[in-house]
Amino acid sequence: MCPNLKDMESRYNEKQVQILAVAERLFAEQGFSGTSVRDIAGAASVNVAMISYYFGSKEKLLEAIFDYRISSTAIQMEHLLSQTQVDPFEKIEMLVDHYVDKLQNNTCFFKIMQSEHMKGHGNKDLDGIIFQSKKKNFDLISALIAEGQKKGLFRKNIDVSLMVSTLVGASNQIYIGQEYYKRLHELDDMPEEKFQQLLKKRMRVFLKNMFKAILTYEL
Amino acid sequence: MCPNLKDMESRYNEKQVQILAVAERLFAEQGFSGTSVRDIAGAASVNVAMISYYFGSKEKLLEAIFDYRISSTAIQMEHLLSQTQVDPFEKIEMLVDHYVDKLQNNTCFFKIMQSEHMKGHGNKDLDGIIFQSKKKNFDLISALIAEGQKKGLFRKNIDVSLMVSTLVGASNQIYIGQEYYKRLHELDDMPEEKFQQLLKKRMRVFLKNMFKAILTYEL
DNA sequence: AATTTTTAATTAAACGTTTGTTTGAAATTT
DNA sequence: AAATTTCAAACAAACGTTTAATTAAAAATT
Repeated sequence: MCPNLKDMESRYNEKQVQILAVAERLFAEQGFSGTSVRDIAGAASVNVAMISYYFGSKEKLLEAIFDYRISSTAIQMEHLLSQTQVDPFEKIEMLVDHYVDKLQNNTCFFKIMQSEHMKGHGNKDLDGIIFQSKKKNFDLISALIAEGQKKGLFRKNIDVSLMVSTLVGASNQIYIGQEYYKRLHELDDMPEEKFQQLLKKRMRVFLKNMFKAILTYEL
Repeated sequence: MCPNLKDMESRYNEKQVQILAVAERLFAEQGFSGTSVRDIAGAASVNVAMISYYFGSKEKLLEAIFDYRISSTAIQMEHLLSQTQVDPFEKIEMLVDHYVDKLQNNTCFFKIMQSEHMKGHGNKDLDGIIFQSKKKNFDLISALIAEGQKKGLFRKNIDVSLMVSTLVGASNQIYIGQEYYKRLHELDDMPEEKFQQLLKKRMRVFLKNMFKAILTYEL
């Protein structure tokens, strides 16, 4: 369901990709500590020793997942927001669409990211990678907000950190809790694909309206 | 830092409380699977066997934490929103204040809850407890929204699920990522207590404005 | 083109730790 | 005297990682 193998084929060979993809899914489902290297090896149909052989250790396997996933998204974001001809409101919409897409296509990785984020003071390398990623997003969105403010479209005194946390936190919470959404709205009978479309559409509308409201609402 | 022992003293004896409090902190910091019963026993200064003796198993220890924490918050929420003389806008503010307080005083438990929430299909008992809690909150807030709509204060077509997820997700994300907030805003030198006050205040203002905006903004 | 040499991939088995839990005796409280 | 609490020790199972032997692939030499 979760891992989009294609994205990983550039750097790693077939077996490595299989390991990475399976590990990503299992780490998301069971947590890092809750997943054994034998679980991964079994699900990926490779020998246990191959994980050490290819990635050095379980820890470094996690880092390999992070390393790739993060670097691939940073570029897209930058490209997205650097288009000077698009007006700030439209950029906000693009931002939301892009984030929701990413979330839907990389649910497993987002879960892992959230987990590692919560643990904190664990792997120092990962903390560095995550902070750097957050900083970049913060700077890009700060620039976008500033642009909107200069053009008199957005209100003053916007706390960008809180705004980004809201986008990330709200989206993740909705998406991670989609089973609850189903049950609360009695949508269990709906085909999975239809439901995904519905959820995505509603999330987009909701988040876009929310940000427009936050950015223009006067106290 | 995290566990407020007092709340637990009613049901459990001194040693049990110590175990529960320590376990809550360690589960939050390292995850459930990442924490061993020996870690807990060591940090709580009791023998390893005491955990099985008192709680049956590591799994049931987690359930004991959940069982208490959830039942204690549900009542407060109900009491908070049932006051009929308070107007809907004010109730939203009370809701936000209450949630931010809870989050600050029970950070560890919220982290654990988020972790277990993400894993999904794990412990069936826990899944049931969590869903029941979410359902209750959903119903209470739905009633509040309906009341505001009836009085013509809130706009129509509000997706309460998405709204609740936004409150929970955004708050958690901000609070869990407070170290990033510090670093991004260069507030590392500020005394911890001052920073906590600052963050809490900003969160409250931000969330209140956000919900007012969401609830009144017309497309 | 065939053969040898070198490198890489794969394996089952074993390594020493750590895991959650249980035991049965000793200490403490009731 | 009876019931509860505490403890060091032991349990098998699972953990991440390494080893040394074997197979497969690639490169080099004849």
